[in-house]
Amino acid sequence: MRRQINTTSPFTLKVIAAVKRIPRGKIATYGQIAALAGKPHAARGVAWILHACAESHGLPWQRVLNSKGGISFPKNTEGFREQARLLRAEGIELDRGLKTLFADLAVYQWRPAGRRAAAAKRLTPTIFR
DNA sequence: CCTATGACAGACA
DNA sequence: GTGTCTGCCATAG
Repeated sequence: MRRQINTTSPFTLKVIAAVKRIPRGKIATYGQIAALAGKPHAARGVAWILHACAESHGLPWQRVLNSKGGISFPKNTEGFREQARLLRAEGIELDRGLKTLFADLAVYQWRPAGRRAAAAKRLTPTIFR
């Protein structure tokens, strides 16, 4: 049973908007989305929002990976398989790691341009590796 | 108000 | 490289 949340809070709306902007074939990290939403340290909040709102809002949730470019679902779960399938369908190559599958951030990470993104970069210089 | 939890991130040993 | 600890934010009870 998927928990529901109030999707009207400003942070939630910004997260949803940021995730929607990730282009097909590109990926972002939780920290990156949090920074673009104005809260550089809210990665856990981003994960929570995706968990609750991905389907109901038609978000490209599969394009959000952890800081190492890895799939954050535990292996052998339905979510894990689905995410890997969706990413590969967009042409993203996944490398097998010990615990999960990884996409190469240097190749696939979404690097948004513009003032908003630049501000986010200043807040968290580490969002791009 | 408090504690617990989560598809996290960063720092450090 | 791995394992552990701490900080972060939103939500549930």
